[in-house]
Amino acid sequence: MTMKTLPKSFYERDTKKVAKELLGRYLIHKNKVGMIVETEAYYGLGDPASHASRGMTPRNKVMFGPAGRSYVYFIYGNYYLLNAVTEKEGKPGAVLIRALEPIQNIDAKTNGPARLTMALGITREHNDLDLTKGDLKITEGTDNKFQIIRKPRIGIKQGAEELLRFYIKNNKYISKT
DNA sequence: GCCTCGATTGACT
DNA sequence: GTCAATCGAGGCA
Repeated sequence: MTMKTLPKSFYERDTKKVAKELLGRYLIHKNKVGMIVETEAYYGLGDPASHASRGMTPRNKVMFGPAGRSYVYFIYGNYYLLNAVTEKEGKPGAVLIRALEPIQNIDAKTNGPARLTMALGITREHNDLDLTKGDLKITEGTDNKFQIIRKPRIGIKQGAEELLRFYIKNNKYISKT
């Protein structure tokens, strides 16, 4: 599938705006393609739910780096979650990809942040990669005519009051709550 | 160095 | 509805 990737400048903006505008885009890993239908925004200081809320650590340092790269981390002893790094270098931010609608070569379920990484074969080896080119990338989508719903983020204990979760209304692949 | 608990999922009452 | 699995990051209770 030949489609233009989103440039670094797309990601180098406010995290919430990037999260919203990633909806409808295509996430591509090698020959597998899925449309992003659900995202969440994570900031740094001032966002208690973010890994970066207490400053830089070996794990979260990619969130402080340049925009447009991948942030993949291991959680609950079982799962990998995929984020796209946002904001200018030095300022932490990332968008968690929570659900995909399968487009090409995807068999497994993609209606959850850990399910989609399993379906696409994403692991810790895919941390800190350039999403504007290479095997793992995000491209412009095709459909812009959908309604976006804003809700509180899922699965966190602090910082759950802000509406930082975004998804495409009526899409069948939204994660279960 | 130790120990708690997580940006989840799937199995079970 | 409730809860165990499973392991590594990171805070230090």
